[in-house]
Amino acid sequence: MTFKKDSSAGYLANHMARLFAVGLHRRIKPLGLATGQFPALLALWSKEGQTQKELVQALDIEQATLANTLARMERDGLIHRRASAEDGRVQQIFLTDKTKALQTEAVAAARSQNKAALAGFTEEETSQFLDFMRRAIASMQKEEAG
Amino acid sequence: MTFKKDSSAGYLANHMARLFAVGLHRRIKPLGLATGQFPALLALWSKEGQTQKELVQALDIEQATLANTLARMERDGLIHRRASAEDGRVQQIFLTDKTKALQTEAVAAARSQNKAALAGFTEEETSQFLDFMRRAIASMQKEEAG
DNA sequence: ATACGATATATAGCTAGCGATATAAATACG
DNA sequence: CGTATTTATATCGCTAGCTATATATCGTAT
Repeated sequence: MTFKKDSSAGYLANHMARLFAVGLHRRIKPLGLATGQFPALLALWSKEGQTQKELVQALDIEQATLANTLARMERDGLIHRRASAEDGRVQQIFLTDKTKALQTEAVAAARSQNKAALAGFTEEETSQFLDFMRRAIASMQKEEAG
Repeated sequence: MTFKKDSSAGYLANHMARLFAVGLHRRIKPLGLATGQFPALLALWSKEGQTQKELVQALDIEQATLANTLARMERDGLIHRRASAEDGRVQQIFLTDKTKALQTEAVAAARSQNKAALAGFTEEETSQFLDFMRRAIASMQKEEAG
């Protein structure tokens, strides 16, 4: 009946994710960015003018979490929002010039963090690892949905 | 220069860890426990009377995080603290009867969550997966320490 | 004996995440 | 037409994590 944390997938996943966050934070803080903003930025770099709802669908986080993240991003001058003409509930989200200029550096920082985490992994191991994570995510999503 | 989140180890790690947390939370909430309390409980089930410092050394979290977690646990009647006679700065931490009684169920819940996440994994895949996570953790710890 | 550095814990202030609920606008229905 | 439901976003209240700093006690060296 022993339960060793370092043999628990959940414990390791939590610990690993926190280290990723700390490392990415260290790398992007100089750019004026924070980790939670990254997914939203990726989505907006690929397509501006999306609504909060569209971002929620793309981003694997809850609507309330995104609403707060967007509020902080607006406060920090990373995005601005424009009310939709057709639908008074909706706002479209746009990047500021500042944020557009950060794309290359920010993406490089994220790549660098991934590389640091996977130092010593072969191509094949990396690919297996990502696949294992995708499979675990899919299993848990299925259970939470069911 | 594309950066796809589902090919990013960091993104997947974050997503996976959140799903682990949601699933574990669902399973242990009926016991009156929360996810962040789990590591501290494991350590205390294995040895009562440890100090906060000892727990910090065992637990891969920052001292401030643990101090807050312990305060919530005390508030919720999961632990109590006794001032050390020898050292006025130190408190020893003990489980309450309630918490002692929860060990079996709580550990079963954590096992169940791990099992759900790794549904469809062979023994060997599971073992590889845990090893990959340990290696990534070690790489990042090394970098953060350096 | 006192003053100083080290150590144990607490606190402040923040981000990120969650579930639940509130608000406001749009749409559907009777 | 007006009410009811759905939809988009915001807010509330919480846990968990971080960094940085404060506080209190201990040990030590002068």
